[in-house]
Amino acid sequence: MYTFQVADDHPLFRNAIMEVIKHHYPEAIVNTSHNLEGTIRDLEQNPDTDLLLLDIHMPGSQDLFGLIMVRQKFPTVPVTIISANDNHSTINRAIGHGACGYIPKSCSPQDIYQAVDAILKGDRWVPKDSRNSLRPIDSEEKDLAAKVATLTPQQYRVLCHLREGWLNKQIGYEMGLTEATIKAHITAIFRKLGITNRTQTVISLNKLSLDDVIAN
Amino acid sequence: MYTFQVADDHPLFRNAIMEVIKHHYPEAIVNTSHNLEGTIRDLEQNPDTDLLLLDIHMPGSQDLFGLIMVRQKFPTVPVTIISANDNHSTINRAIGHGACGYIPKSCSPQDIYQAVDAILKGDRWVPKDSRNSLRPIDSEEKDLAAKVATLTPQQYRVLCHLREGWLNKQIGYEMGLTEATIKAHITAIFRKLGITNRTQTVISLNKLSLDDVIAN
DNA sequence: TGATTGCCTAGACGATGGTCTAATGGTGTT
DNA sequence: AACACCATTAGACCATCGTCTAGGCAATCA
Repeated sequence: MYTFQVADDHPLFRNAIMEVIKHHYPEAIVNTSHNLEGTIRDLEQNPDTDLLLLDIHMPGSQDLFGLIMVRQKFPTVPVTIISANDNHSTINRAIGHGACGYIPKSCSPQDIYQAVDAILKGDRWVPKDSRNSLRPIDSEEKDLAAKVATLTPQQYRVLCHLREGWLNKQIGYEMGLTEATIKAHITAIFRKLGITNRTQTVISLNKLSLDDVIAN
Repeated sequence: MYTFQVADDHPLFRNAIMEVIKHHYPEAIVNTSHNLEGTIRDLEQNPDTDLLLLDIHMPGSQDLFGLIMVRQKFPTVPVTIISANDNHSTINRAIGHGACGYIPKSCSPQDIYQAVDAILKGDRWVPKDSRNSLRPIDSEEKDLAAKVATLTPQQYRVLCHLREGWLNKQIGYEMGLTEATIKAHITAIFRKLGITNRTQTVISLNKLSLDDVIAN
């Protein structure tokens, strides 16, 4: 009996995935979440989850960050990315950062089942087109991901706001903390990432960003 | 008798292009440049240039910025991009920002001649694969490009250093100016781009960046 | 010639950023 | 229980940033 975690902030698609799972694994436990923090909470309570189906764009999980954080915290939980973006290079990078599968949202229910089934058996699954173009990712990108993965939850939250161009004062207000506290977090972030100011932080982290795709 | 401008910082490839041109247009005038400022100087002296062949990655011309600046300053000069990057979306965006052609560096001399010939006749030329996938680019991206195009040369130089994460002090030292002057330029840049601080500048301008491709 | 405009320059000053030091509280270890 | 460890919090202090004001200089125009 399998346990699944479906993490997607789009209710329609979340339900579609659940239908597929319930149909093929009627006795499965399916937990759902609609943002990164909820996903992490659920996984902490169900560390034996057999598969996480993770939307690559979710609140708190832009680009590759959600995948990186989840892989760091739960290295034994297989993850497959779900995304509207079916770009070769995006798929390659998701796999390079530890995803076991990549399911474009354009896939049919059959494809989705095949992907889930393959990954549960321990295989990898990506769309046919991309199967021959998987390569190791850039080591610099890998290093950066490893550094980001060492951030504490609070540091990560601050980082997200910093990346949006917010002032320390604004971040503090949003998070219910003093500006001084935000500054302390930011200093810690700089040290972990090996960076000296916020501008360079944005520059560096953009190396982990993906092509924008118009949502379906 | 045609006048060409070949702008590429890679001497080998610059020569290869010149060979093709000289072979098919023996009497043509071919000027060469290896950075954006030199290219602009040459075009100012030869405003009737019939075709600019512009490498997309050159000193002073990262991503789409060189194309944007040249199109703003010399709207009557046809430009074809030359690049190692043959990504569909990159090609689409280059055309969207006013290029008349896009020649991947993997093209044969025949292809290059065909492209040059087509553009001199007033046609557009992109690789076969991309001919059916050209679409208008995002209006937000277009707006941003229009704003960047209003920057003065000095403001643009400051912006390039800002985007690299430099401090005002460092930019001033590099450019032989006071920190106060750099600050003044930066305030002017913010106003033109409709932005309030340097972090947001980096965030915005990354929307004009392209996928990195490993150089050949 | 005088006036205007735009670009480049820079000083003064308040706002924001970033480091250092330090206290609190939770967790896990011996 | 005593201990070390670490995330979180925050104040003090200096560095950096960004705006406002203003002068110099070249090109354009009346």
